[in-house]
Amino acid sequence: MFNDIQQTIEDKIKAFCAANDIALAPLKWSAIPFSGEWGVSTSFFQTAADEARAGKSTGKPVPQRAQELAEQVKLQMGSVEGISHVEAVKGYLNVYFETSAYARRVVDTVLAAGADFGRGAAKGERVMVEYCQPNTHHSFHIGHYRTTILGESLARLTQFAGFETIRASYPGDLGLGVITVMWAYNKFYKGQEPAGVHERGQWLLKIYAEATALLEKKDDETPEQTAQREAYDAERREMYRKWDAGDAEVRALWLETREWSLEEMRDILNTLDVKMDVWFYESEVDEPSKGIVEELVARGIATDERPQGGAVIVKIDEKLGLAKEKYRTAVLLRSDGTTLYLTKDLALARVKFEQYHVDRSIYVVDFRQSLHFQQAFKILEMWGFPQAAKCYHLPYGYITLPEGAMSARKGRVILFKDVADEAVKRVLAVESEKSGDIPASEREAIAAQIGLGALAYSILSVDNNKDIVFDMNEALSFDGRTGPYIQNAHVRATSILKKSKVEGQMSDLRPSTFDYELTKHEVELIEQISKFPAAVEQAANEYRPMVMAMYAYDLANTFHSFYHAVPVLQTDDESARNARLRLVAAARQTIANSLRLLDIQAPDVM
RNA sequence: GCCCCCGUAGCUCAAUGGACAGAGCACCAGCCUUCUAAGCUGUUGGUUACAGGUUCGAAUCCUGUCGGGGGUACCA
Repeated sequence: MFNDIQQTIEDKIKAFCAANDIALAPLKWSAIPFSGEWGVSTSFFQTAADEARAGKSTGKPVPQRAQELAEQVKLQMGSVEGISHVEAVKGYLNVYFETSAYARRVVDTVLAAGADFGRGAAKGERVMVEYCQPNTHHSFHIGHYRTTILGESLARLTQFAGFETIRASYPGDLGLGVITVMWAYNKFYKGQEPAGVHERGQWLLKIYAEATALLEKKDDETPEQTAQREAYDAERREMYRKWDAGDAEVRALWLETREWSLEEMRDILNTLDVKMDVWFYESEVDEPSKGIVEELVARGIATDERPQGGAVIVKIDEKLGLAKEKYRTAVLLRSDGTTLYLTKDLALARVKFEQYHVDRSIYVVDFRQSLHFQQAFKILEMWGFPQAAKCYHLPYGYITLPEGAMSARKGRVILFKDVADEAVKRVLAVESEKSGDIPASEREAIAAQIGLGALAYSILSVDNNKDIVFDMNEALSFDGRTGPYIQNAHVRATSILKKSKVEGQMSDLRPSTFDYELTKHEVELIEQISKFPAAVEQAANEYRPMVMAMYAYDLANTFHSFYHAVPVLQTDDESARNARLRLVAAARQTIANSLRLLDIQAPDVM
């Protein structure tokens, strides 16, 4: 967005090299480190190395030749509009911008675009992001939260970067776990149900843990206990059979209890400001997936070994002629003819391709399922879907407890709701001591914005493939590199604007020329703001919300430093004061845009 | 056995072949009669697990070793 001057320089370098018979390697531009001034930099190492390799060496070492090239280019540069000076250092060409013109341009651009600042041009591609795949008949835990916040941030990024984006949720609403809860409910709790959406959701989890304990074989069982357990298990299996056969009563119970989970899920998604476009249910692709297996067998991709007592499989490595095991053998149908996770994912992929016409399909699923997706994508490719090449598994690590993995079966989980409630409680405690001027009616809402902001940032700011050992104090920290730190920058910017009486009517401020001597802090802030569009692009292209999380912190950090070092309202010079106010407004806008892409609210007070 | 991920400051993490490997936490020392101190400034902290290799240049790429985690035909 702000790189046209860079382009001009690049053209000049190319012209120079062409005229002097120098084979220029592709130029890579980056910021100038250690300067405190604003500009861009490129090096000539690659070009010098290419020369040496091509035998056109001048006999000089590569770094020396690179420096020589940089100096020659510098001499040929002449004066360029918007450039203050150019220098050749250690093989690099550093191009410094003429500050006031750039400052004005960046600030004007941000304020004109507002919430759209940084939005990419339409890419003409449709992306589906599938995330948030909790099992029903359980409660929503912190692990589910990780895929949700990761997926939502990614969806916001791809959408803002210019991809048409579809958000999809894929709850697991069938299987033995689901039946186990239904069995226990039916047997011990029928007709009961706690009041409250979350109480009811969590109650299902409790029932599940209880049922698992009853159905699990113990080492020191008496014969009576063994008989009891086996009887229970027989009842559960009978219920599964009935469900599978479409028994009306069991199906009705299933739908009713499923709805309890879904209600809780919808409430949480609402809290997180997540609006799903599509809901796929595992149960809905179960039956169609069987037809797919037949098709794959007919086309010679899958092998039906059921006549020999085996399963329906795809010998992927063998089909591909791979000597080493890589994709291995995938099972599509059990020997009893029932489907598996992979079977349903193939069916779902076809729906995504044929019904939703997606060009790219992103799966935000934990990394333990990497092989599953490698197999699925490879089978889709063998099946003839060109979109398979644009299927991408975005893996993420587990959130574990200090004592090990979470376990729904043991009831040892950290519920999202509990963490969210604790977050609000902690923020309220801090608020009462630090921010006395927030009206009582708004306290709770702002506390939620800050508490959830802290939680979201603690997840989004670590690389997705790392496991996170959950620590409440860390997840809800408000100091340092955290969500509230960034929100606080937004609050401070808002506060200045409020006191200046121009908030919300930035148009009243005439575009400033920034023709006074800018401080180092102002230059750095403007530079940081100007990097936002590139950060959006990178985060979206690489499917990495963390890139945006890093950017948002850097921007807030730069703003906080600016805030302390540079007076705004107290500036005597009218023109400089005006310019700084506009700069603060531009910073505020960019911080808000960054936070929005991370699914974090930007409060005006805290 | 084979495949995938990881190993960076005391701790949690960044750095996608480029200049001097950076943040936060913790520790220590300063800064609120002045735009919100959930903040700012400074100090301390490194043989990037180890050994080779490729390259003008490697935390980053390749090979091997060690260590951790995950997966590996009818769980998801």
